[in-house]
Amino acid sequence: MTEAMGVTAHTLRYYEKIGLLPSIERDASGYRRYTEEDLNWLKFITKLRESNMPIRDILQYGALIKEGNHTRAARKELLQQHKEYIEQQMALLQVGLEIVNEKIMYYQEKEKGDQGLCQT
Amino acid sequence: MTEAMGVTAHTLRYYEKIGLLPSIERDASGYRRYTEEDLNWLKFITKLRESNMPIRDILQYGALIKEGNHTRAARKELLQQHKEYIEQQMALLQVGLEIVNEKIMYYQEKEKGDQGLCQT
DNA sequence: TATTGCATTAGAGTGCACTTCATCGTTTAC
DNA sequence: GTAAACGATGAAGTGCACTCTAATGCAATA
Repeated sequence: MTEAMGVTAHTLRYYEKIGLLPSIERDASGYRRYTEEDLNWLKFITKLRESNMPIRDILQYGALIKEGNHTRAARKELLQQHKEYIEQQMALLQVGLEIVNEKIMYYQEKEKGDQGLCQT
Repeated sequence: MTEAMGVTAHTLRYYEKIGLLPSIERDASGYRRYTEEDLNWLKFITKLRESNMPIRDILQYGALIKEGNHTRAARKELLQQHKEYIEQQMALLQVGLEIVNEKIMYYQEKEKGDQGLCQT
């Protein structure tokens, strides 16, 4: 039930413990009740994590938000750095993709060659 | 001198130890002498690593090569799986990039707003 | 009522890919 | 000749992000 967001219950508790999520409200029997706001924040940080933003950076981003509006420039800076990181990653992946594609094509050629021999 | 390939000397020794590189020839005083072939393989696996192919998969790929031509289909399969992985990663990064861009634009709007107020 | 199954906790463990340490030998520049 | 700079070694350490364990509690179903 808890882990419908693409993260396990364990991970949710871990995030809460390290402060990536705020202290989540509990119901009468001590179970966590995530508010809409919690879920939105979770969704957001999940996307950041999926793009490999380190937890410590997300923590810092959250801390800046808590500090108030005068930290907006710093927040923007943080995101801009992550943007650059993403772009670099994509470039590296692109190179990898090209190399892998080349090799796959090479093996495909070989297959064709083999078949040619068999048919002769 | 050794680490002109974008990896440290330490990493080279580590790769050799775990079998990602073959046993490298030594000169008279025990220093490693990398052949052209070694360097080509290193270049290749570096690109695979930069696209986040796990070391264990690269090890397996190398093992398949050693086994001979009858493993070509398996090698192709391995690369195809990695290709899919890369494509998924790129998609996730793309989503992250869009979200980060949105936020950056939001902060940029805020800045403009602030400036507007100051000038009034 | 008994069982099944999800919830809770603190803390330890995992897996990956290096990275550093301590100690030693070799080469090179002055 | 000597010191800096690089190369060697095995073993231990690091950092990240979970992930699992063990023990226990609550809730819904047969």
